[in-house]
Amino acid sequence: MKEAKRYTITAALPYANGPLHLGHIAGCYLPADIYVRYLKGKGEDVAFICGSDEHGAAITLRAKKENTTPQHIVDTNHEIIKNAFHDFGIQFDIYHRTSSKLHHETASQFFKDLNDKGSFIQETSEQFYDQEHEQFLADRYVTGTCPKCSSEGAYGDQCEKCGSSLNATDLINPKSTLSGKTPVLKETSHWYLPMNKHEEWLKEWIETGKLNGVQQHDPNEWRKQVIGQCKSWIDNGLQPRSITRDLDWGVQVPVEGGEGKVLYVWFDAPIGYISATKQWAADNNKNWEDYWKNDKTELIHFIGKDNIVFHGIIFPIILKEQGDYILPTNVPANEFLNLEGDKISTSRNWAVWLHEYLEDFSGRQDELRYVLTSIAPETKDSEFTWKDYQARVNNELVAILGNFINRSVVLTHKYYNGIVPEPGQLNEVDQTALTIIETTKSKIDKSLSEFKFRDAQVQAMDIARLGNKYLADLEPWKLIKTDEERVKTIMNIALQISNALSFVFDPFLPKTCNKLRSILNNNSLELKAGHQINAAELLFQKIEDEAIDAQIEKLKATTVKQSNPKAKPMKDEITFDDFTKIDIRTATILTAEKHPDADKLLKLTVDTGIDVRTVVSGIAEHYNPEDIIGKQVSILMNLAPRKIRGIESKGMILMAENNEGELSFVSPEKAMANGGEIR
RNA sequence: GGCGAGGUAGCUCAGUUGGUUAGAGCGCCGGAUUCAUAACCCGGAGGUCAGGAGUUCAAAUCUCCUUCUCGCUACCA
Repeated sequence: MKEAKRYTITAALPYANGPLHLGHIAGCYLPADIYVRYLKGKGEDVAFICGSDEHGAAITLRAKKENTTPQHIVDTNHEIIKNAFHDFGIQFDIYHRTSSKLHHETASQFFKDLNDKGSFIQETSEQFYDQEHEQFLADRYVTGTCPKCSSEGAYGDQCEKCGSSLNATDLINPKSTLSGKTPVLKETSHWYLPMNKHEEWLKEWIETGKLNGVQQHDPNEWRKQVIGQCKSWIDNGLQPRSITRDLDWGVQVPVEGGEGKVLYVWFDAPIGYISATKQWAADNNKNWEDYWKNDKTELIHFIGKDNIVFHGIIFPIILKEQGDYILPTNVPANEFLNLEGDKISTSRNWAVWLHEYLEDFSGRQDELRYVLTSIAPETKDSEFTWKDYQARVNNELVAILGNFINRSVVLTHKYYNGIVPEPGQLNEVDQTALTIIETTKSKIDKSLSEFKFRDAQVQAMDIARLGNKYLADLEPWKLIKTDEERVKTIMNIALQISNALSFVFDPFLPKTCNKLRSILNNNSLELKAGHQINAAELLFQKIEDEAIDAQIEKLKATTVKQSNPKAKPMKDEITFDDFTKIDIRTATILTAEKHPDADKLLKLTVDTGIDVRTVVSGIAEHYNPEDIIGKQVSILMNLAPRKIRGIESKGMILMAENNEGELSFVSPEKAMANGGEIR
């Protein structure tokens, strides 16, 4: 392993299209911040890099909807996010943005360099094109019926209702969001990163940590899920991946034929780490290349699990292909944080937003930091509940840590007017306490270096537990009546423990530690006898039931009025005219068989009253073919025909779905003539 | 369907290369105490380590099967 001279620590660039929630913080930014504070506490040379990811079709689309400019959207969100980070105590060395001139220049040059080297391939494909607006439509600009969950209003890259990622050409009944018209397919040319060419070295690098035979990192230090997912991708064979898009908001493709095209997020966003580093270096009289091109530098990416492939495969390819850059020595990805028994969902507003927490619990950022670290999803998905938050704050921060500090400081004022007493001869108990502090400190150090933040924090709290036990065992408040000299030693040790706490908790609870150091009136690892400390002040306040109930209430407010809380929100209003375009009829299933090349599909022939046609339907997991022959169902007649796994399907059988994803036919309650309209 | 990660006490989670009686914190019950924010301290109850089979002197740990959760991926209503 290399000996690190400096560290480049990145945290995933938040998308400037909305605020941050607790899942983002627990999964990425908080562990990154703790790690950085830990390194800086050791005097290491660290660049902590983050910034807003401000490009992409979602932002232009939203700008259009809100009748404003993309720049305005990203300016607003950039400020909100940046401020929330700052208020929460996430201390980036720079929080940059990808809409900056420097980033555009950097990303552009990067692309040019790789293009000159022949690192890309160019391919022509068919994309949707809006004839009225005379432009290609990014995936995000096409909406239609989701082919997976059949909800309308799905975007060309993703359906927000069911969360599946899509290709625009998969959408049923696609519509341009610019003109509202049906787009046409037209040829366009794009640049691709041929990831397939990089399989060999990637595999070795992921599995052994070696690059060109040189050990770069120890794979045993990488989290299982990171290596697992990367290997899974590599073993399944990598495909060329498009790195440009037809769009006008982003970094222009800087080579011939690039007009009207921008770099896609895969390429654009991670280079944002580099351009941010450049800006930081310029502002601080540093050389940015030391942080990206020097093999004595450790590059570490903090991300959530949705970003693993991106940082474990795609970005390393780009970096290696460029030639001078180092590869990450670790990608400590976290799993997901659930909330009150359910997945966090922005569209359902099932989330605790950071900026709202900071308003509702003003001055209590360390309480949240502590709880989120306690339940950090380091090895598996974990869960945040408000009751648990309250319990951890009250039973651990208040009762163990805050209480120990308070009783030590109060006793010091009571017995010695706030002056640290001179210790006498230390006996075994005192020595043991001091020794345990030292060994615990090194354990914490080790855990942090291995990205085990939850573990490290527990050990830090153990020092406070030790302090409480030390006082309880030795009972200075009794001894003061019989052995004043001994009490001086005891109180000195108690204050030494307090002082140690102000340092071991620093990466986790920075604000509290500042307060503690100011109470102790000391900013040194050593706390000398004769030193005057300040008046006692409570480090934490209890969280009352009312505050917690209010949060739970707030969270559930959006769903409480619905008989089915999981039901999707109503779609946008349509006119009767819109409705009459849809032709739904009663039809009877004549034949049904399993689709030969698919698990979930049945191939049906149905009598629609006006014809007999083939329909492919994804119901194989819910109905046996032989059971549904003769069944009367509802069919969407005038849906554009589409080949589904090799068989042309004309129309769509309508199904009702429950929360568990079970499907049921929508059938007339008594036999009706085939071809009868449903309206 | 393929692949990956998981399933350990009521809750949140640890369990190194298989090795005595499976751990911690919180919660619960009991005790002790009063310097301290009814806090702290001590003790106790509570687990068929998802289920089954196998390898072994020995399995939470290794192998296989089943099952459930999450993610990626693939044909999808």
